[in-house]
Amino acid sequence: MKPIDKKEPIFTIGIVAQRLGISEHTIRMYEREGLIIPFKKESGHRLFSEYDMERIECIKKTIAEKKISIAGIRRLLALIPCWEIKKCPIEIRKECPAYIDFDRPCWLHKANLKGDCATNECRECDVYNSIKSCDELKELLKKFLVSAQV
DNA sequence: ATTCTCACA
DNA sequence: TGTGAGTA
Repeated sequence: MKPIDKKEPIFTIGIVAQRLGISEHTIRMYEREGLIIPFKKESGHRLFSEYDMERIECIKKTIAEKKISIAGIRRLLALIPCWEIKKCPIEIRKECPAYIDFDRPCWLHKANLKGDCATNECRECDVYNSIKSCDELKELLKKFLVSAQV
């Protein structure tokens, strides 16, 4: 009986840093730059799930292999079509900062969003989690390269 | 013992 | 990105 729910935030930043070979400082930076959304206890202490670690590892590898910056990753994440995933009505999306901003993903606009986008926990949202497998980040990278050449 | 935030000879 | 300070 292994109660290992990959979604459960149970790992401390120290554990994650050690197992992924990344400094705690860098992990916090990923958060500051909007790449990840760690679970936070009342105390302010971060906790990470198995999926969180996979995401962080994916980001780390992509930055290293593709030689793009943290801001670059953020722009990739900003390409996630949240309006499609959330079936956002056209009247709403026209006014939505997440639909307009090409630099930052929707969860960094949480304070200015409407409907359930404003109340949902972005950490649990399908938009944020559409990058669970690293392949999907690569797909975004392809789209990014295409749109960047135009 | 660990993590947090903030700052930077 | 690293490292130290001062906490909780």
